[in-house]
Amino acid sequence: MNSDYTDKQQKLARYAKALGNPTRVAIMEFLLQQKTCFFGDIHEQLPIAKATASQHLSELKDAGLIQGEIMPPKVKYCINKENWLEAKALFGEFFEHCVCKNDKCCG
Amino acid sequence: MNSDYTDKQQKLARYAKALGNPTRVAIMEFLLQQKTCFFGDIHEQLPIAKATASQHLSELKDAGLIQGEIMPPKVKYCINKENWLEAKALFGEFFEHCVCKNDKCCG
DNA sequence: AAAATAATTCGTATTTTTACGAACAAAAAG
DNA sequence: CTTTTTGTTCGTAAAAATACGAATTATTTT
Repeated sequence: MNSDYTDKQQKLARYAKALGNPTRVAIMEFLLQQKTCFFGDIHEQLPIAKATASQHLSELKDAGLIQGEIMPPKVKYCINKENWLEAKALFGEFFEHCVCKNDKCCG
Repeated sequence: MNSDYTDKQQKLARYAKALGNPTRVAIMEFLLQQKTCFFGDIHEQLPIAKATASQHLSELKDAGLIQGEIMPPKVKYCINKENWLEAKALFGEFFEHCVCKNDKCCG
């Protein structure tokens, strides 16, 4: 009963949705640069409240792009390597689709 | 007064948001395969009402990923090549970020 | 002129997202 | 044991996304 869409389409959309917000893009880029992984350092970079930052981190985590590790009283976040590579592959495939066919279209 | 985020971060997020829905991913893939460009043919592929399909197409158009050409009484849609290539480049850059630094993080 | 075709827009309802401050939890430090 | 530090969760509000059927627009066909 689940899908009118392929698994790949759904996964791609899921990752895209997670990246569909500039704050979350900024978080990902910060984590990828790897200056550090602690929540506080991430929050420091962002022009938003702590609660909001935490929410965005949750969404990235739910989407599978990052993971968190509790190191009391701090929380260390980082990229989820496996899923990051899956996302990279999915977007790679997606953007490899040829657009040349379109030369005849719309102009 | 606009941005706490870079132009690239905002553009990437904008494109990602447009792709953050399986219906819209399916539309893009259909247009990229280029079987045809007419609204009716696109709608035919989708398990949703005409009005909803039209809405999704509008969002893809607003995000710049596609464009429409009126050919009464039909409308021909296609990929917006320029922006598609921009999106491809932005995602390409984004996913090139190294993840190896993370070996020390989270395990 | 009337009817048919193709797609958008309108009105509306439901759900989800985004954001914040305040309350809370859990461990460390005093 | 109390306080401080660090993040999450709660309650809530406002905005945006998703979806539909009905009404509308614009052209073509009859």
